[in-house]
Amino acid sequence: MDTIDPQQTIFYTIEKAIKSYRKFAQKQLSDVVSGITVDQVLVLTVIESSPDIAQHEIASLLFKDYASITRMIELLVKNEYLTRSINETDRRKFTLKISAKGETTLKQLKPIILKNRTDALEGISNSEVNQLFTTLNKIINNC
Amino acid sequence: MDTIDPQQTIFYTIEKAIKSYRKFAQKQLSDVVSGITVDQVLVLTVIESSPDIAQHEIASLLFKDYASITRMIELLVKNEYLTRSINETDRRKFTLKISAKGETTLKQLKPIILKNRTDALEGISNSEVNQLFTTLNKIINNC
DNA sequence: AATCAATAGTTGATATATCAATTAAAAATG
DNA sequence: CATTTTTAATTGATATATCAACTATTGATT
Repeated sequence: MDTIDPQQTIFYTIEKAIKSYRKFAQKQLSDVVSGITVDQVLVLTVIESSPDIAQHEIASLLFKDYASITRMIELLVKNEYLTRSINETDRRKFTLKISAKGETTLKQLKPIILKNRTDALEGISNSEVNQLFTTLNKIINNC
Repeated sequence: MDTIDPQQTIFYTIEKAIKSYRKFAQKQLSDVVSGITVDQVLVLTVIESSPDIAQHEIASLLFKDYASITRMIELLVKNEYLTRSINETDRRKFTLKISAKGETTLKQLKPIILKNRTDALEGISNSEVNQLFTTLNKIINNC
């Protein structure tokens, strides 16, 4: 039979790996702060380290659509992790500021995020991780 | 500054790789059949190679939620790629059948899918791919 | 300065993800 | 065999993904 089942392909395993990691990370985050998603935390961390970043830059950094970022920021503002105000030097843009609640939440979650990363890589050597980087980047360039 | 930006982590690169591949694959599929998604094709191929498969088994195979599969199947039926009827031996289940249109579509798309996979892996040796499998499986087991 | 092109972001429509609650049927148990 | 538990799938609510069409503002061109 000429099936083309995905299960044996490397893309299947890549997908499984990232989904496993995301589920694992979400679970750990939810144990500490309820009602926040991995993606929302990612947006917050990006804004924290680049306070003047534009929404479309956040989108590119996180491989997301502009529309998704618009809606995620709306939600973060609604949930009071973030404030948004018009940028007076370029009125097409917005100034995003992490609120006190946002700061507190980030402070709480940072150790969890770092632990998630080390836990997920337990028993994997640095050179193995580097090899992973190399091969994945080849795939990225091919696509 | 103690930022915890994701950009340097391997998880970021894993995510970038699978998203790049998915976008690439979607583009190639859309050139041949408009209005079908990569995920819908994955569901069809799984049903094709295991005609008696239950919806929850499809979900596990594709790392999806039961609810997602329910809705994807609804759509596939609505778009006439699939028919669904009650399984008389176990009335909780459904019998899923790929329609003529579904068969034709699969036949058209198979060569594209296979080409996508080889194109995305161009310049990557078998041993490199095997190493990728090994390392990703370690991550999966850690999570 | 008026026109046109590019940039930043939003909105609508549709697909998928995830969780929790629910229904229906089947299987297990006393 | 009546009751309970498990299994299969659905539904509702909310979050995110993606594409296309759109608005507002800025920048470039003549």
